[in-house]
Amino acid sequence: MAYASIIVDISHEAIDRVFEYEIPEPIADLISVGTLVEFPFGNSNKVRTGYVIDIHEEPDFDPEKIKEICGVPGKGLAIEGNLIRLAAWMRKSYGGTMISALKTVMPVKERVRKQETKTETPEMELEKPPVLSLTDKQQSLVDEFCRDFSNEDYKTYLLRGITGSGKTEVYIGCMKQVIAAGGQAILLIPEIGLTYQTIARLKQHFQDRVAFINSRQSKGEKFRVFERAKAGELDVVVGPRSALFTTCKNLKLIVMDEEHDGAYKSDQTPKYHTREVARKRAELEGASVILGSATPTMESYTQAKKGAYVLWELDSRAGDGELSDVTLVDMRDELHMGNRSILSNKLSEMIADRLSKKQQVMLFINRRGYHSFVSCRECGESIKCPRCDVTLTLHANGTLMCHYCGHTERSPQSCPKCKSKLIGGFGTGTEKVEQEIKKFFPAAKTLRMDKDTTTKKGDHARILNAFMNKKADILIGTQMIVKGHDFANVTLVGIILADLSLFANDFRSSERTFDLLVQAAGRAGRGELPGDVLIQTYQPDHYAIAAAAKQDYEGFYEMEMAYRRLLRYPPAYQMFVTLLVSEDYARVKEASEALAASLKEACEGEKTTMVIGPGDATIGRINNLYRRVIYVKCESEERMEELREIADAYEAENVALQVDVNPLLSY
DNA sequence: CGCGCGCACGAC
DNA sequence: TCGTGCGCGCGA
Repeated sequence: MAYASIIVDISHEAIDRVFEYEIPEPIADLISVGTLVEFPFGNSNKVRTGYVIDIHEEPDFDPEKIKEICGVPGKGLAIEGNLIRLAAWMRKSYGGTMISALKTVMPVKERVRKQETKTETPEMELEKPPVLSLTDKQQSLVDEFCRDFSNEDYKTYLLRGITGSGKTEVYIGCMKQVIAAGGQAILLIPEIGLTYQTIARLKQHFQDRVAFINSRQSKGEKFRVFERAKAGELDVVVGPRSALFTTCKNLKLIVMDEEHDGAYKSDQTPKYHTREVARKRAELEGASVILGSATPTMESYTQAKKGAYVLWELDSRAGDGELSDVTLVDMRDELHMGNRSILSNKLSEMIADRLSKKQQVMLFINRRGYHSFVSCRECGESIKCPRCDVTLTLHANGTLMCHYCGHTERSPQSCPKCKSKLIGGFGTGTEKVEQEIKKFFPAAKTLRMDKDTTTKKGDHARILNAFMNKKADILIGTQMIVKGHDFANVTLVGIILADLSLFANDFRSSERTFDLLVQAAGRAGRGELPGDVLIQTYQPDHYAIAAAAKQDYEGFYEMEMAYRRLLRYPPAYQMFVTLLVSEDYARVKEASEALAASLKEACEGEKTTMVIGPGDATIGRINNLYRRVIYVKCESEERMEELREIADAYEAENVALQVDVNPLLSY
């Protein structure tokens, strides 16, 4: 006898749990996960509807009390049905519970307050006949999309286009085709990737038929957007990764802008990747997918090379804009010449030149703080966080801060171990750069943008607007400043130390470095004035840095892929990591060893499967919690799913466990 | 959410 | 003693 787990279609917390019903034999063929079904509910046996989220053979509840499903309304199809199916797929692919997958996919399953709609987007002055003017190349891509789309051939397209090549025009062109045919589109953007210009352009083309979702909106506001999309009142929904789960009446296209961006990976269970889930949703709905980036992920480009995705390329800037000149500066030479500053002579000269011309400069360094660590020159001891296995970062105000748990303390005057006075800071961060700039260019006005200067809501926009309005000459920041936002008056981008992100020492650090450098370089020369990019590095020969300087994506891809193949990392291989966390080191050690043993046993004799570990995580302790990791690599997705289920099912007292499939960062 | 059970109070 | 009115708890 088959039984179904059902969630009742009532938006109320009290009823937001699973009920078990029997599936009558005659209608068993009509029922699968995601099907909308009818069943008697409550004391009165009033017929209600709900969604099947699981089917199993053995009842989990007292069989005496289990009632029968009475029917399948319509064809059991509902807009939410595909989302339930998507949740089931996410659970299978990423682990965790069905409930956590459902919560991800249907985020507003709670009381919905009736509230007056606030003005969502400020009204803008818009041109009335909005004509989309496309270059020949852009038009040919849109035409290709149209041909496939009208043949109901729903593909995934990877649009590789350099900064400023007009990817957005291609998105809009394809969206218009879809809408003309009665379909809807979702445009996914990384967390803060949406610029004022983009909003204005989308508003121009789609007027009140486009809605924007952002993370500051309340659940109620998001819910209203979902309701309007469900009713077919919207053609386009724009938002971060959660917008992928918009209930659409007739979804026909999912566009994922800046597909390389790490914000597309969820940091909560299920740790899904938006690109993979978008592809699955498109498959369930019968929709196309367009992925866009200047620096596609190794994953996507590999798919495109295999022919699984259609590769589209835009390799020139759309307007008159020229790509910037990129120069590498070998900081070892500077040291030999006696320049011990963090600014090379060349960079200093160029900054002085731009200041004299009243043009603006962006300086990028991938670390905040003043000195990245403080250590003793006498005994070599460095000052560590009492709660984490990391060194403390010195900030300009004299405090030492842990960037993992937030612990702060005063910087000591002498070494806590040997009492030597010879202690000092090493390594550079945004605050140190700002101070150096003030020292060399006292007249220049600077703005700093990093996690420390953007604690409040609106700080972000305030700093960027101030820079846009030329309230400062130099903007210094972490990767926050490289995303989106074009500043027409910026003619110089300086990367203070390109090597920093290589030190992360995980298998994606070269890719991240390459992305970051190419994106940062793309910030220069966005207006009418040509731009220069200067990359300072101690490793000018490293392939990620050399390729970024030449803006050579293809060359980088080949080198990086050879490395991934050699060491069997994704996308050449499948991989998942299990992180075990406990306040008790002995327990977590024992648990990780037990789990690793059962994983090794499960794949004994399999030549292409590897269980690596257990071992301490890269940062073995954060916030006084000990962290152990086990890595599993294998050839097929199916095998990985099976092994992941083993890890997922493992339980040990006082040990928290999480599984991350094809992780973005090392643990 | 929506139903019905059960308790409480009022009318006969 | 029976009828109704409302509040709470539960639903497989």
